[in-house]
Amino acid sequence: MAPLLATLNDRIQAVTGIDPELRPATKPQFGHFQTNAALRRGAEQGRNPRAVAAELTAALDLSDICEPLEIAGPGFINIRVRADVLARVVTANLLDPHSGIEQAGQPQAVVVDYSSPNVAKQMHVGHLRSTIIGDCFTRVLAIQGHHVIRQNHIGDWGRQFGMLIEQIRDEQLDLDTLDLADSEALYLRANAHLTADPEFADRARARVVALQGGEPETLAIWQRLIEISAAGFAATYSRLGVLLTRDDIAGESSYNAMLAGICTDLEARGIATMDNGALVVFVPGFDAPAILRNSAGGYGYDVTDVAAIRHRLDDFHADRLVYVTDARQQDHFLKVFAVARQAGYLPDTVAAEHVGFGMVLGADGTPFKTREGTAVHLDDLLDEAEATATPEVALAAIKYADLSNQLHKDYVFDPARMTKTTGDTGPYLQYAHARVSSILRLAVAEGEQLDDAHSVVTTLDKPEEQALALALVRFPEVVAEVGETLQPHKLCGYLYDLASQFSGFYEHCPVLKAAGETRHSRCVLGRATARVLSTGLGLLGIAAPETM
RNA sequence: GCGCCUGUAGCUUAAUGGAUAGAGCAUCUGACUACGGAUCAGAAGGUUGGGGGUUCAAGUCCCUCCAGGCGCGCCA
Repeated sequence: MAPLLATLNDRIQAVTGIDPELRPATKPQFGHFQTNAALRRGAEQGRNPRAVAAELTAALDLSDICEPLEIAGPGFINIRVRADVLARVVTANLLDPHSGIEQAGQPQAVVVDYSSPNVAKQMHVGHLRSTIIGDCFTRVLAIQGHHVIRQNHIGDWGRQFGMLIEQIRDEQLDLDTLDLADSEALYLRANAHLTADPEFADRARARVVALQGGEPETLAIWQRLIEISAAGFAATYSRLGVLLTRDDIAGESSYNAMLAGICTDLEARGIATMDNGALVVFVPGFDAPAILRNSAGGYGYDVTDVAAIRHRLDDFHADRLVYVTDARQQDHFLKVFAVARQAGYLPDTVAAEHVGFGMVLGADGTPFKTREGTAVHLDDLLDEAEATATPEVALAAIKYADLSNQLHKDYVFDPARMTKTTGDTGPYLQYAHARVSSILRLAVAEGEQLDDAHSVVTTLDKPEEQALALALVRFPEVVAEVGETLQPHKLCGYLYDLASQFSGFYEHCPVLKAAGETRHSRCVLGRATARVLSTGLGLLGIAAPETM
């Protein structure tokens, strides 16, 4: 089913021939939706916009959906949806298995690349953003009917493994007893050792060569380190309640076998050129080229990400690629996309989007960096939040705090702010859900029939009922917008507004004390509210408990 | 030096070029002893960093300046 907004928009465009750019009214007294088409057309034609508005409204017959159209101010056309239509749509969405969310006519294969922690390091709060943002994307895209492929591009390859493996050998560590926290400590010891001891640094370099050469013992230790980290990541993902699993891991190393071939291919076709001993691709708009192979013959992350694109198109037949990393990597991905397009690996029909999010800053406003002893691990933040709330509520607070503002903005890491449970927060939304669930529970206990066969919204007499219904019918359009623009804060803002409308309804429209048809209709309105809140929170990766 | 991002109330923030810039927190005042007070109603709090420009209309677009952050060839 098409969202109500889209239906109205299409209807108006069909008659007037112009896109009305219908949008929600800015204030209740302006109705439900508004268009400024008359203002734009009036300006184009040098005519009085109010006269144009009168002409347009006279030509439009929307009486099956709307109250009579109103012209206001300089020429706005205000639209109010009929209460019986709102009631009908609320009911239809409630009974729809997809809650009214429009299903993709042509489902896409969408690869979402997110989380991407580094082996032998615990995830810290910086990884939180990528993980929960990407998790939200996969949920939204999936509910729209797309085929979502999660990819966790972990850092499982590189020079750091030389020092890690040497340090393990020096200390004769038993890898069977090592966990992720231990390997992070090991990382720090190895790093200190590296800077202090040139002889160790030499051995570390040699160990990198051994790893790249596939020397069996080295390879075995490397593999064990990855397994230890993967187990640690899995534990954190489980605690966070995100969808990533072990099967979604496709680390950098998984592309090693493709790298030489890509270099050969691009060089043979003249796309890549040798420059100062490195094999590079110059990309318009960037001074520095993408470096496929460095002058020492090593492969870097540019070519690895090009290989990942090939894999995702050749093997997953992706229609859309989404990357969720911090904003600092934007140039890197734009270059990689450009190289892949030049090479023909990435056709123009496949969208590639880098969703860059802002950095997490320290309390002093400087970039939050992992420093020895000062890194705030994800688990520490979760522990702090759970000190004053249940895990469900604590997670809601943290996730909502991260998703509810624009992604590209930096924010200061502040546990007190991120774990708040009052006001515009995740727990507030959960609370609204719990309250409406409580009403439904009591109603059912008193014999109210609220199964699908009996759920019909029949009356929306009071303004608060209508306002709530209007908020409910907007859900599908908001989900569609988030799926397209990848802006979770739009969904957060919508759900907060919905919860606010529910509060107004809750204050002014008694449900259990009402009688007959009004009581039943309000119960169903409550059921629809619970459905949208729980579904919407679900898309944010937040649980919607019935009691809290 | 080049490029990208940010600047909105004390703090955190919203706003597809549209009507009186909308919320939350904190502050102040209230809510039939409550269909759950993690709530609700109200008050106060804004020259949207400064200055130009485009437009019927600018927080939003253009120019410029200021402040802060990030990125700029062989780390990932």
